[in-house]
Amino acid sequence: MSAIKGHEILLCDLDAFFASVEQRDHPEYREKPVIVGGRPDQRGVVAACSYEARKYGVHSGMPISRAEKLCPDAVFLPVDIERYRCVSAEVFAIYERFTAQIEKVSIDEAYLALPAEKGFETARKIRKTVKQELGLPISAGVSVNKLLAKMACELAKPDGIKMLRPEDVPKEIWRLPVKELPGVGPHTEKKLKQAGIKTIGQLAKFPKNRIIKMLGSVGESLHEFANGIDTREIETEQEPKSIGEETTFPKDVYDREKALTTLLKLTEQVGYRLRRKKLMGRTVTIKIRFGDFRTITRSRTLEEAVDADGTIYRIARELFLSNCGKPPWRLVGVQVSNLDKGSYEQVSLFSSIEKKERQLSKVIDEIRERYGRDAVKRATLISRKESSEQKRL
DNA sequence: AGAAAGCGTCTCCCCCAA
DNA sequence: CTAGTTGGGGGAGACGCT
Repeated sequence: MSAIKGHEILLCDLDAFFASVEQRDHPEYREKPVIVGGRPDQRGVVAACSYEARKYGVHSGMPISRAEKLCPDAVFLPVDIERYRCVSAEVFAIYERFTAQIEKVSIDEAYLALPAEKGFETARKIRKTVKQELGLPISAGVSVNKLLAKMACELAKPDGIKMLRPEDVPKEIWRLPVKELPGVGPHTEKKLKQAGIKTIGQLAKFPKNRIIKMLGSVGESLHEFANGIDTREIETEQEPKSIGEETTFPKDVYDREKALTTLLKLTEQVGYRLRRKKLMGRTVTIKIRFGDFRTITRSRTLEEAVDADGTIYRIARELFLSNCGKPPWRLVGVQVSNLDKGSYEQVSLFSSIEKKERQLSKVIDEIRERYGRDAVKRATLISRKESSEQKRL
C-alpha cells in the first residue's frame, strides 16, 4: 500500500497560491475577493482566486467575464507568473530543510517523503515556517502514499493539516463525489455517471474490469485510487518532456501574416527556453484554435534535435501554412518535444547551416539579455533563397 | 446561452518491421 | 503465402491542473 516502505508521504499545497501572494503583498486586498487571471481587458479564465471570491461561486478555469458577473467587486489582477515563481522557489527552499526527497508537482504543490512517523510533525513545522517566514497559508496531507496524502490535503484545506490512514478510507473518502479523485475531470466524471457511479465509494466497489472497459488503462489506476491503493514513487528528478507556448488573440485574427508573426514570437520564446535549459527537441508541433473553438495540432518529427529559432520557425511556419484552413483563428501555439539533453553540446552533428542558425540564436539571446526583449527583431518572411537552401538540410 | 488561458502529460490509434 | 502478434515511433487529440 505504501509507495516506499517505512516512509510517509506529505503533500504540501499552497492555498489559492497566486491570490495569496497578492494578498500578502497588498494588505489592502486582504479579506477581499481577489481573482487572478488573464488580463482583464482580454479573453481569459480565472487562474486562482482567494477564498473570499470562492464564496461567490468563482473557481479556477472559469471565464473572467463570468467571474465578473458573479463577483463584480472583486479585485481582478493579471497573472504575474515571474513573481509567483520566485515565491515558489522560496517555499521549496524551506522544504529542502526537511528532506531531499521532494517531487515538484507544480508551482504550488510538492510531494515529500519522510521517515515513518515523522510525517505529521514535519508537516506541522513546514506549515509554521512557511507562515512565519513567507506569510503564506499552506495545507498539508500526510499518509502512506501519494494519493492518500493528496486526499488528506484536500480535506485539510484551507490552511490546515490532516493525517489519513488507509483504514480511514471507507469513512473519509468514500462519501466524496468521484470528481474529487485526482485524475477525474469533467469527461471522466460524465462517463462514470453514466454507469451510475457518483461517489468514490461506488467506484471502489464497482467491478474493476468493467471500469477498465469504460476508461481504459486510466480506469485501472482510478479504481485502485478509490480503494486507497497507489504505488507511485516519489520522482525527485523529472526531466521536462516538452516545452511550448500558446496565445489566444484578444480578438479573432483573419490576417495570415499577423498569425505568423505571433507564431514567430512564440517560437522565439520556446527556443530561448530550450537553450537556457540546454535542451534540444526533435518534434515541432503547432496548435491552431479556430474561431469556433475547434482545435487542431499538427506536428513533424525531424531527423535531428533542434533548438534554433530559425529552424523551429521554418517548420512551424510550414505546418501552419499547410493546415491553417479558413480564418478566423483564435489561438496559435508552438511546442517542441522529444527532448534530449545530450545533443546540445555535440556540435559536430550539425550541418553548417544549422550551426549558423544556432549561433545566430545564441547571439540574439545575448543581445536580448543585455538590451532587452525588443533590441532585435527577426523577419517573419523567409526569402526564397534561404528556404531553398534549408530544404537541402 | 454564451464563453471558454496556458501550460503540460497521457492515451489512443495507426503504421511499420520482425 | 497469409494472418496474427508485438513493440516502437509518430501523430492527433483528450484530459487535467492552476
